[in-house]
Amino acid sequence: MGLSYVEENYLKAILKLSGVPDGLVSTNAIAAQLSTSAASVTDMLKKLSDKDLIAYQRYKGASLTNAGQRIATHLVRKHRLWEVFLVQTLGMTWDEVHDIAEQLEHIQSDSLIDRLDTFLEYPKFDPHGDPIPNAEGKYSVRAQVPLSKLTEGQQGIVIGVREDETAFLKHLSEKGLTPGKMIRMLTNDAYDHTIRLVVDDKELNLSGQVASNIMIKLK
Amino acid sequence: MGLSYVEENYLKAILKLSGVPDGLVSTNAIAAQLSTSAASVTDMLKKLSDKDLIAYQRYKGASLTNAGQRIATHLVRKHRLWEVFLVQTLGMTWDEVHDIAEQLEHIQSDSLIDRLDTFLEYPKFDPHGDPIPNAEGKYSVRAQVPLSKLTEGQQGIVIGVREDETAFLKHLSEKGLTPGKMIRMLTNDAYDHTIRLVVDDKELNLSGQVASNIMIKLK
DNA sequence: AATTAAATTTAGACAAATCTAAAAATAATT
DNA sequence: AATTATTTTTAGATTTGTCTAAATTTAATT
Ligand SMILES: [Mn+2]
Ligand SMILES: [Mn+2]
Ligand SMILES: [Mn+2]
Ligand SMILES: [Mn+2]
Repeated sequence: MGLSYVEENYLKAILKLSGVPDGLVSTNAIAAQLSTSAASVTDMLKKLSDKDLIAYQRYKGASLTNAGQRIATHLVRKHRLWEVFLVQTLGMTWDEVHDIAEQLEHIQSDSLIDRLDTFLEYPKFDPHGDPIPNAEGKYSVRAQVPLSKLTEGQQGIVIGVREDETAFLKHLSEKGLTPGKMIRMLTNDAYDHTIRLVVDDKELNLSGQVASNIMIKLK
Repeated sequence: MGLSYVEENYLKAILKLSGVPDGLVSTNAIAAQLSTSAASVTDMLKKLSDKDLIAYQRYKGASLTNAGQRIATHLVRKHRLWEVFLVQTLGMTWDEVHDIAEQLEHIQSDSLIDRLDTFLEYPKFDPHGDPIPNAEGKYSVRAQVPLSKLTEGQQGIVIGVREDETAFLKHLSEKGLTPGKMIRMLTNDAYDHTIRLVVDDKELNLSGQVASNIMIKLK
Protein backbone atom coordinates (compact mmCIF):
# COMPACT_ATOMS: atom_id res chain seq x y z
CA MET A 1 0.00 0.00 0.00
CA GLY A 2 2.40 2.72 -1.12
CA LEU A 3 1.49 6.39 -1.11
CA SER A 4 1.15 8.56 -4.21
CA TYR A 5 3.81 11.19 -4.71
CA VAL A 6 1.14 13.79 -4.05
CA GLU A 7 0.36 12.30 -0.63
CA GLU A 8 4.09 12.18 0.08
CA ASN A 9 4.46 15.86 -0.74
CA TYR A 10 1.69 16.77 1.69
CA LEU A 11 3.38 14.83 4.50
CA LYS A 12 6.68 16.53 3.76
CA ALA A 13 5.02 19.95 3.75
CA ILE A 14 3.38 19.30 7.12
CA LEU A 15 6.71 18.19 8.59
CA LYS A 16 8.40 21.31 7.28
CA LEU A 17 5.71 23.54 8.78
CA SER A 18 5.54 21.72 12.12
CA GLY A 19 7.74 24.23 13.89
CA VAL A 20 4.69 26.21 14.99
CA PRO A 21 3.69 26.84 18.67
CA ASP A 22 1.15 24.05 19.29
CA GLY A 23 2.41 21.88 16.40
CA LEU A 24 -0.88 22.25 14.54
CA VAL A 25 -0.32 23.19 10.91
CA SER A 26 -3.05 25.27 9.26
CA THR A 27 -4.77 24.54 5.98
CA ASN A 28 -3.66 27.85 4.49
CA ALA A 29 -0.04 27.29 5.48
CA ILE A 30 0.00 23.98 3.64
CA ALA A 31 -1.76 25.52 0.63
CA ALA A 32 0.89 28.24 0.45
CA GLN A 33 3.76 25.76 0.89
CA LEU A 34 2.48 23.54 -1.95
CA SER A 35 1.14 26.36 -4.15
CA THR A 36 -2.30 24.81 -4.21
CA SER A 37 -5.81 25.82 -3.11
CA ALA A 38 -7.11 25.56 0.44
CA ALA A 39 -9.94 23.40 -0.83
CA SER A 40 -7.53 20.84 -2.22
CA VAL A 41 -5.68 20.78 1.09
CA THR A 42 -8.86 20.08 3.04
CA ASP A 43 -9.62 17.12 0.77
CA MET A 44 -6.18 15.68 1.25
CA LEU A 45 -6.14 16.23 5.02
CA LYS A 46 -9.26 14.06 5.29
CA LYS A 47 -7.60 11.39 3.21
CA LEU A 48 -4.36 11.38 5.20
CA SER A 49 -6.35 11.35 8.42
CA ASP A 50 -8.28 8.27 7.25
CA LYS A 51 -4.93 6.58 6.69
CA ASP A 52 -3.81 7.57 10.19
CA LEU A 53 -0.82 9.49 8.86
CA ILE A 54 -1.96 12.77 10.42
CA ALA A 55 -4.15 13.85 13.31
CA TYR A 56 -6.68 16.27 11.90
CA GLN A 57 -9.56 18.20 13.39
CA ARG A 58 -11.47 20.41 11.01
CA TYR A 59 -11.00 24.12 11.48
CA LYS A 60 -8.18 23.36 13.95
CA GLY A 61 -5.27 22.03 11.91
CA ALA A 62 -3.13 18.96 11.32
CA SER A 63 -0.11 17.26 12.85
CA LEU A 64 1.81 14.15 11.84
CA THR A 65 1.20 10.85 13.63
CA ASN A 66 4.20 8.66 14.36
CA ALA A 67 3.56 6.76 11.14
CA GLY A 68 3.29 9.99 9.17
CA GLN A 69 6.41 11.43 10.74
CA ARG A 70 8.37 8.29 9.90
CA ILE A 71 7.40 8.55 6.24
CA ALA A 72 8.03 12.29 6.03
CA THR A 73 11.43 11.98 7.66
CA HIS A 74 12.38 9.18 5.28
CA LEU A 75 11.47 11.46 2.37
CA VAL A 76 13.71 14.19 3.77
CA ARG A 77 16.48 11.61 4.14
CA LYS A 78 16.14 10.59 0.51
CA HIS A 79 15.93 14.18 -0.73
CA ARG A 80 19.10 15.23 1.06
CA LEU A 81 21.10 12.11 0.22
CA TRP A 82 20.29 12.63 -3.45
CA GLU A 83 21.40 16.26 -3.16
CA VAL A 84 24.74 15.11 -1.77
CA PHE A 85 25.04 12.64 -4.64
CA LEU A 86 24.29 15.25 -7.27
CA VAL A 87 26.86 17.71 -5.89
CA GLN A 88 29.57 15.39 -4.60
CA THR A 89 29.45 12.58 -7.18
CA LEU A 90 28.13 14.27 -10.31
CA GLY A 91 29.64 17.70 -9.71
CA MET A 92 26.51 19.82 -9.84
CA THR A 93 26.30 23.15 -8.06
CA TRP A 94 24.18 23.56 -4.93
CA ASP A 95 21.74 25.85 -6.70
CA GLU A 96 20.67 23.29 -9.31
CA VAL A 97 20.05 20.16 -7.23
CA HIS A 98 16.89 20.90 -5.23
CA ASP A 99 14.39 20.52 -8.09
CA ILE A 100 15.96 17.25 -9.22
CA ALA A 101 15.97 15.92 -5.65
CA GLU A 102 12.26 16.80 -5.44
CA GLN A 103 11.77 14.14 -8.11
CA LEU A 104 14.34 11.62 -6.87
CA GLU A 105 12.97 11.61 -3.31
CA HIS A 106 9.90 9.73 -4.56
CA ILE A 107 11.83 6.75 -5.96
CA GLN A 108 10.70 3.68 -4.02
CA SER A 109 13.49 1.34 -2.92
CA ASP A 110 14.93 1.03 0.56
CA SER A 111 17.83 -1.01 -0.76
CA LEU A 112 18.71 1.78 -3.19
CA ILE A 113 18.78 4.52 -0.60
CA ASP A 114 20.78 2.50 1.93
CA ARG A 115 23.36 1.68 -0.74
CA LEU A 116 23.49 5.32 -1.78
CA ASP A 117 24.10 6.27 1.85
CA THR A 118 26.96 3.76 2.03
CA PHE A 119 28.44 4.92 -1.27
CA LEU A 120 28.40 8.54 -0.08
CA GLU A 121 29.98 7.45 3.23
CA TYR A 122 27.07 8.38 5.49
CA PRO A 123 27.04 12.16 5.08
CA LYS A 124 25.55 14.05 8.03
CA PHE A 125 24.62 17.23 6.17
CA ASP A 126 23.43 18.09 2.68
CA PRO A 127 24.96 20.76 0.39
CA HIS A 128 22.76 23.43 1.99
CA GLY A 129 23.82 22.53 5.51
CA ASP A 130 20.62 20.68 6.40
CA PRO A 131 20.98 17.54 8.55
CA ILE A 132 20.39 14.13 6.92
CA PRO A 133 18.28 11.73 9.00
CA ASN A 134 19.77 8.23 9.26
CA ALA A 135 17.79 5.07 8.48
CA GLU A 136 16.15 5.30 11.91
CA GLY A 137 15.15 8.93 11.38
CA LYS A 138 17.67 10.43 13.80
CA TYR A 139 19.79 13.39 12.76
CA SER A 140 22.51 15.68 14.11
CA VAL A 141 21.76 19.15 15.38
CA ARG A 142 24.28 21.98 15.31
CA ALA A 143 24.25 25.22 17.24
CA GLN A 144 23.57 27.88 14.63
CA VAL A 145 22.29 31.41 14.38
CA PRO A 146 20.99 33.47 11.43
CA LEU A 147 23.60 35.83 10.04
CA SER A 148 21.16 38.66 10.61
CA LYS A 149 21.53 38.22 14.39
CA LEU A 150 25.30 38.76 14.52
CA THR A 151 26.54 41.97 16.09
CA GLU A 152 29.44 44.14 15.04
CA GLY A 153 32.77 42.30 15.25
CA GLN A 154 31.32 38.80 15.68
CA GLN A 155 32.86 36.07 13.56
CA GLY A 156 31.61 32.70 12.37
CA ILE A 157 31.41 30.10 9.62
CA VAL A 158 28.62 29.71 7.08
CA ILE A 159 27.12 26.26 7.70
CA GLY A 160 23.90 26.39 5.75
CA VAL A 161 20.91 28.21 4.33
CA ARG A 162 17.20 28.24 5.05
CA GLU A 163 16.02 28.72 1.51
CA ASP A 164 16.20 26.47 -1.59
CA GLU A 165 15.43 28.89 -4.41
CA THR A 166 17.92 28.82 -7.25
CA ALA A 167 18.09 32.62 -7.52
CA PHE A 168 18.91 32.97 -3.83
CA LEU A 169 21.63 30.30 -3.93
CA LYS A 170 23.20 31.72 -7.10
CA HIS A 171 23.24 35.13 -5.46
CA LEU A 172 25.20 33.72 -2.51
CA SER A 173 27.61 31.85 -4.78
CA GLU A 174 28.39 35.07 -6.64
CA LYS A 175 29.18 36.82 -3.36
CA GLY A 176 31.29 33.88 -2.20
CA LEU A 177 28.96 33.12 0.72
CA THR A 178 28.97 29.31 0.60
CA PRO A 179 29.14 26.72 3.39
CA GLY A 180 32.57 26.60 5.05
CA LYS A 181 33.35 30.27 4.46
CA MET A 182 34.50 32.35 7.43
CA ILE A 183 32.77 35.70 7.85
CA ARG A 184 33.10 38.73 10.13
CA MET A 185 30.30 41.24 10.77
CA LEU A 186 31.21 44.85 10.21
CA THR A 187 27.92 46.70 10.66
CA ASN A 188 24.37 45.50 11.28
CA ASP A 189 21.98 48.43 11.02
CA ALA A 190 19.35 48.25 13.74
CA TYR A 191 16.79 50.26 11.76
CA ASP A 192 16.86 49.14 8.11
CA HIS A 193 18.68 45.86 8.82
CA THR A 194 21.26 46.36 6.10
CA ILE A 195 24.43 44.39 6.76
CA ARG A 196 28.06 44.86 5.86
CA LEU A 197 30.54 42.04 6.39
CA VAL A 198 33.87 40.55 5.36
CA VAL A 199 34.37 37.30 3.42
CA ASP A 200 37.68 36.25 1.87
CA ASP A 201 39.13 39.66 2.80
CA LYS A 202 36.44 41.32 0.67
CA GLU A 203 33.70 43.55 2.03
CA LEU A 204 30.11 43.20 0.88
CA ASN A 205 26.53 44.29 1.64
CA LEU A 206 23.47 42.15 2.31
CA SER A 207 19.82 42.89 2.95
CA GLY A 208 18.41 41.77 6.30
CA GLN A 209 16.03 39.49 4.40
CA VAL A 210 18.87 37.62 2.69
CA ALA A 211 20.98 37.55 5.89
CA SER A 212 18.14 35.98 7.85
CA ASN A 213 18.33 32.94 5.56
CA ILE A 214 22.04 32.31 6.06
CA MET A 215 22.97 30.17 9.07
CA ILE A 216 26.21 30.75 10.98
CA LYS A 217 28.20 28.73 13.49
CA LEU A 218 29.73 31.28 15.86
CA LYS A 219 33.48 31.22 16.23
CA MET B 1 5.04 20.84 -22.19
CA GLY B 2 6.46 17.69 -20.66
CA LEU B 3 4.77 14.31 -20.95
CA SER B 4 3.25 12.38 -18.07
CA TYR B 5 5.06 9.23 -17.01
CA VAL B 6 2.10 7.26 -18.36
CA GLU B 7 2.51 8.78 -21.81
CA GLU B 8 6.22 8.06 -21.61
CA ASN B 9 5.55 4.40 -20.80
CA TYR B 10 3.32 4.06 -23.85
CA LEU B 11 6.01 5.49 -26.13
CA LYS B 12 8.58 3.12 -24.68
CA ALA B 13 6.25 0.16 -25.12
CA ILE B 14 5.63 1.05 -28.76
CA LEU B 15 9.37 1.35 -29.39
CA LYS B 16 9.98 -2.03 -27.77
CA LEU B 17 7.27 -3.65 -29.91
CA SER B 18 8.32 -1.94 -33.15
CA GLY B 19 10.27 -4.94 -34.43
CA VAL B 20 7.21 -6.21 -36.27
CA PRO B 21 6.99 -6.71 -40.10
CA ASP B 22 5.35 -3.47 -41.23
CA GLY B 23 6.36 -1.57 -38.10
CA LEU B 24 2.73 -1.14 -37.07
CA VAL B 25 2.19 -2.06 -33.42
CA SER B 26 -1.25 -3.43 -32.52
CA THR B 27 -3.51 -2.23 -29.74
CA ASN B 28 -3.55 -5.65 -28.10
CA ALA B 29 0.24 -5.95 -28.17
CA ILE B 30 0.57 -2.65 -26.30
CA ALA B 31 -2.16 -3.67 -23.84
CA ALA B 32 -0.29 -6.91 -23.08
CA GLN B 33 3.06 -5.14 -22.76
CA LEU B 34 1.67 -2.60 -20.27
CA SER B 35 -0.76 -4.96 -18.53
CA THR B 36 -3.68 -2.69 -19.27
CA SER B 37 -6.95 -2.93 -21.22
CA ALA B 38 -7.26 -2.51 -24.98
CA ALA B 39 -9.78 0.28 -24.38
CA SER B 40 -7.25 2.28 -22.38
CA VAL B 41 -4.69 1.82 -25.13
CA THR B 42 -7.07 3.13 -27.79
CA ASP B 43 -7.71 6.24 -25.69
CA MET B 44 -3.98 6.88 -25.29
CA LEU B 45 -3.18 6.23 -28.95
CA LYS B 46 -5.58 9.01 -29.91
CA LYS B 47 -3.93 11.31 -27.43
CA LEU B 48 -0.38 10.55 -28.59
CA SER B 49 -1.49 10.91 -32.20
CA ASP B 50 -2.92 14.36 -31.46
CA LYS B 51 0.50 15.30 -30.07
CA ASP B 52 2.19 13.96 -33.22
CA LEU B 53 4.26 11.48 -31.26
CA ILE B 54 2.82 8.48 -33.11
CA ALA B 55 1.19 7.82 -36.48
CA TYR B 56 -2.07 6.07 -35.78
CA GLN B 57 -4.86 4.76 -37.97
CA ARG B 58 -7.74 3.12 -36.20
CA TYR B 59 -8.01 -0.63 -36.60
CA LYS B 60 -4.55 -0.61 -38.27
CA GLY B 61 -2.01 0.12 -35.55
CA ALA B 62 0.54 2.68 -34.40
CA SER B 63 4.15 3.62 -35.13
CA LEU B 64 6.41 6.27 -33.63
CA THR B 65 6.99 9.56 -35.43
CA ASN B 66 10.49 11.00 -35.39
CA ALA B 67 9.55 13.10 -32.38
CA GLY B 68 8.10 10.06 -30.59
CA GLN B 69 11.12 7.94 -31.40
CA ARG B 70 13.46 10.59 -30.06
CA ILE B 71 11.62 10.67 -26.74
CA ALA B 72 11.33 6.88 -26.45
CA THR B 73 15.02 6.38 -27.23
CA HIS B 74 15.96 8.97 -24.63
CA LEU B 75 13.91 7.03 -22.07
CA VAL B 76 15.75 3.83 -22.97
CA ARG B 77 19.04 5.70 -22.63
CA LYS B 78 18.08 6.88 -19.15
CA HIS B 79 16.78 3.47 -18.09
CA ARG B 80 19.97 1.67 -19.11
CA LEU B 81 22.37 4.29 -17.75
CA TRP B 82 20.63 4.08 -14.38
CA GLU B 83 20.92 0.28 -14.50
CA VAL B 84 24.67 0.60 -15.03
CA PHE B 85 24.85 3.02 -12.12
CA LEU B 86 22.92 0.71 -9.81
CA VAL B 87 25.13 -2.29 -10.61
CA GLN B 88 28.51 -0.66 -11.16
CA THR B 89 28.42 2.16 -8.62
CA LEU B 90 26.06 0.89 -5.93
CA GLY B 91 26.87 -2.81 -6.26
CA MET B 92 23.38 -4.15 -6.90
CA THR B 93 22.84 -7.40 -8.79
CA TRP B 94 21.47 -7.42 -12.32
CA ASP B 95 18.23 -9.05 -11.23
CA GLU B 96 17.19 -6.22 -8.88
CA VAL B 97 17.81 -3.10 -10.97
CA HIS B 98 15.12 -3.17 -13.65
CA ASP B 99 12.17 -2.16 -11.44
CA ILE B 100 14.12 0.71 -9.91
CA ALA B 101 15.27 1.89 -13.35
CA GLU B 102 11.62 1.87 -14.44
CA GLN B 103 11.14 4.64 -11.90
CA LEU B 104 14.41 6.49 -12.43
CA GLU B 105 13.96 6.72 -16.21
CA HIS B 106 11.18 9.28 -15.66
CA ILE B 107 13.34 11.78 -13.78
CA GLN B 108 13.44 14.96 -15.86
CA SER B 109 16.88 16.57 -16.19
CA ASP B 110 19.11 16.47 -19.22
CA SER B 111 22.00 17.84 -17.22
CA LEU B 112 21.63 14.99 -14.71
CA ILE B 113 21.69 12.23 -17.30
CA ASP B 114 24.63 13.69 -19.22
CA ARG B 115 26.63 13.97 -16.01
CA LEU B 116 25.69 10.43 -15.05
CA ASP B 117 26.91 9.26 -18.47
CA THR B 118 30.22 11.06 -17.92
CA PHE B 119 30.59 9.69 -14.38
CA LEU B 120 30.01 6.14 -15.65
CA GLU B 121 32.51 6.76 -18.47
CA TYR B 122 30.08 6.44 -21.36
CA PRO B 123 29.10 2.78 -21.09
CA LYS B 124 27.97 1.19 -24.37
CA PHE B 125 25.91 -1.66 -22.85
CA ASP B 126 23.80 -2.12 -19.74
CA PRO B 127 24.09 -5.02 -17.23
CA HIS B 128 21.77 -7.16 -19.36
CA GLY B 129 23.80 -6.62 -22.52
CA ASP B 130 21.41 -4.11 -24.08
CA PRO B 131 22.98 -1.21 -25.99
CA ILE B 132 22.81 2.28 -24.47
CA PRO B 133 21.85 5.05 -26.93
CA ASN B 134 24.09 8.11 -26.75
CA ALA B 135 22.77 11.65 -26.38
CA GLU B 136 21.98 11.69 -30.11
CA GLY B 137 20.07 8.42 -29.92
CA LYS B 138 22.69 6.30 -31.72
CA TYR B 139 23.78 2.97 -30.29
CA SER B 140 26.15 0.10 -31.03
CA VAL B 141 24.94 -3.15 -32.52
CA ARG B 142 26.67 -6.49 -31.94
CA ALA B 143 26.33 -9.70 -33.92
CA GLN B 144 24.47 -12.05 -31.62
CA VAL B 145 22.40 -15.22 -31.77
CA PRO B 146 20.03 -16.85 -29.25
CA LEU B 147 21.65 -19.68 -27.32
CA SER B 148 18.82 -21.92 -28.51
CA LYS B 149 20.13 -21.67 -32.09
CA LEU B 150 23.60 -23.05 -31.36
CA THR B 151 24.40 -26.52 -32.68
CA GLU B 152 26.41 -29.26 -31.02
CA GLY B 153 30.02 -28.25 -30.42
CA GLN B 154 29.56 -24.51 -31.08
CA GLN B 155 31.17 -22.11 -28.60
CA GLY B 156 30.49 -18.51 -27.67
CA ILE B 157 30.24 -15.85 -24.98
CA VAL B 158 27.10 -14.77 -23.15
CA ILE B 159 26.62 -11.10 -24.02
CA GLY B 160 23.09 -10.45 -22.88
CA VAL B 161 19.51 -11.49 -22.22
CA ARG B 162 16.16 -10.70 -23.80
CA GLU B 163 14.12 -10.80 -20.63
CA ASP B 164 14.08 -8.55 -17.51
CA GLU B 165 12.14 -10.68 -15.01
CA THR B 166 13.86 -11.08 -11.65
CA ALA B 167 13.10 -14.81 -11.43
CA PHE B 168 14.66 -15.44 -14.85
CA LEU B 169 17.81 -13.45 -14.04
CA LYS B 170 18.23 -15.10 -10.63
CA HIS B 171 17.88 -18.48 -12.31
CA LEU B 172 20.74 -17.63 -14.69
CA SER B 173 22.92 -16.27 -11.88
CA GLU B 174 22.51 -19.53 -9.98
CA LYS B 175 23.59 -21.50 -13.04
CA GLY B 176 26.53 -19.15 -13.60
CA LEU B 177 25.17 -17.97 -16.95
CA THR B 178 26.02 -14.26 -16.73
CA PRO B 179 27.41 -11.85 -19.35
CA GLY B 180 31.06 -12.57 -20.16
CA LYS B 181 30.85 -16.29 -19.51
CA MET B 182 32.14 -18.69 -22.19
CA ILE B 183 29.84 -21.57 -23.08
CA ARG B 184 29.98 -24.66 -25.31
CA MET B 185 26.92 -26.50 -26.61
CA LEU B 186 26.83 -30.21 -25.94
CA THR B 187 23.40 -31.29 -27.17
CA ASN B 188 20.45 -29.31 -28.57
CA ASP B 189 17.47 -31.64 -28.94
CA ALA B 190 15.65 -30.99 -32.20
CA TYR B 191 12.31 -32.27 -30.91
CA ASP B 192 11.76 -31.10 -27.30
CA HIS B 193 14.42 -28.33 -27.53
CA THR B 194 16.11 -29.32 -24.29
CA ILE B 195 19.71 -28.12 -24.16
CA ARG B 196 22.85 -29.37 -22.43
CA LEU B 197 25.95 -27.19 -22.31
CA VAL B 198 29.23 -26.46 -20.52
CA VAL B 199 29.98 -23.35 -18.44
CA ASP B 200 32.98 -23.02 -16.15
CA ASP B 201 33.82 -26.68 -16.79
CA LYS B 202 30.41 -27.64 -15.39
CA GLU B 203 27.62 -29.24 -17.39
CA LEU B 204 24.02 -28.06 -17.09
CA ASN B 205 20.57 -28.34 -18.69
CA LEU B 206 18.32 -25.59 -19.98
CA SER B 207 14.84 -25.48 -21.46
CA GLY B 208 14.52 -24.19 -25.01
CA GLN B 209 12.36 -21.37 -23.68
CA VAL B 210 15.08 -20.13 -21.32
CA ALA B 211 17.82 -20.65 -23.94
CA SER B 212 15.95 -18.52 -26.48
CA ASN B 213 16.27 -15.53 -24.12
CA ILE B 214 20.05 -15.78 -23.74
CA MET B 215 22.12 -14.01 -26.39
CA ILE B 216 25.48 -15.36 -27.52
CA LYS B 217 28.40 -13.92 -29.44
CA LEU B 218 29.81 -16.80 -31.47
CA LYS B 219 33.46 -17.63 -30.98
C1' DA C 1 -20.46 -15.95 -49.67
C1' DA C 2 -22.07 -16.49 -45.27
C1' DT C 3 -20.87 -17.35 -40.71
C1' DT C 4 -17.97 -17.34 -36.82
C1' DA C 5 -14.12 -15.59 -34.33
C1' DA C 6 -10.87 -12.12 -32.97
C1' DA C 7 -9.37 -7.49 -32.57
C1' DT C 8 -10.50 -2.85 -31.90
C1' DT C 9 -13.25 1.01 -30.80
C1' DT C 10 -16.99 3.41 -28.43
C1' DA C 11 -20.00 4.37 -24.47
C1' DG C 12 -20.40 5.16 -19.89
C1' DA C 13 -18.66 4.90 -15.27
C1' DC C 14 -15.05 5.61 -11.67
C1' DA C 15 -10.99 7.16 -8.73
C1' DA C 16 -7.44 10.65 -7.88
C1' DA C 17 -6.28 15.23 -7.66
C1' DT C 18 -7.30 19.64 -8.84
C1' DC C 19 -10.02 24.14 -9.35
C1' DT C 20 -13.69 28.11 -8.46
C1' DA C 21 -17.48 29.80 -6.03
C1' DA C 22 -20.51 29.60 -2.21
C1' DA C 23 -21.44 28.39 2.61
C1' DA C 24 -20.05 27.83 7.31
C1' DA C 25 -17.07 28.44 11.24
C1' DT C 26 -13.70 31.02 13.71
C1' DA C 27 -11.20 35.24 14.79
C1' DA C 28 -10.77 40.18 15.02
C1' DT C 29 -12.95 44.84 15.39
C1' DT C 30 -15.87 48.10 16.50
C1' DA D 1 -22.58 42.04 21.72
C1' DA D 2 -22.91 42.82 17.07
C1' DT D 3 -20.50 43.35 12.89
C1' DT D 4 -16.81 42.54 9.83
C1' DA D 5 -12.94 39.97 8.22
C1' DT D 6 -10.40 35.77 7.77
C1' DT D 7 -10.00 30.97 7.53
C1' DT D 8 -11.75 26.71 6.39
C1' DT D 9 -14.96 23.57 4.48
C1' DT D 10 -18.42 22.05 1.16
C1' DA D 11 -20.50 21.76 -3.48
C1' DG D 12 -19.93 21.01 -8.03
C1' DA D 13 -17.10 20.83 -12.15
C1' DT D 14 -12.71 19.34 -14.69
C1' DT D 15 -8.63 16.57 -16.18
C1' DT D 16 -6.11 12.27 -16.49
C1' DG D 17 -6.03 7.60 -16.71
C1' DT D 18 -8.40 3.59 -15.87
C1' DC D 19 -12.13 -0.07 -16.23
C1' DT D 20 -16.22 -3.19 -18.13
C1' DA D 21 -19.61 -4.06 -21.40
C1' DA D 22 -21.50 -3.34 -25.82
C1' DA D 23 -20.93 -2.15 -30.67
C1' DT D 24 -18.19 -2.20 -34.71
C1' DT D 25 -14.63 -3.57 -37.87
C1' DT D 26 -11.40 -6.88 -39.63
C1' DA D 27 -9.79 -11.63 -40.08
C1' DA D 28 -10.50 -16.54 -40.35
C1' DT D 29 -13.53 -20.63 -41.29
C1' DT D 30 -16.71 -23.23 -43.14
MN1 LIG E 1 16.37 20.58 -1.35
MN1 LIG F 1 18.99 20.71 0.78
MN1 LIG G 1 15.64 -2.84 -17.55
MN1 LIG H 1 18.57 -3.65 -19.00
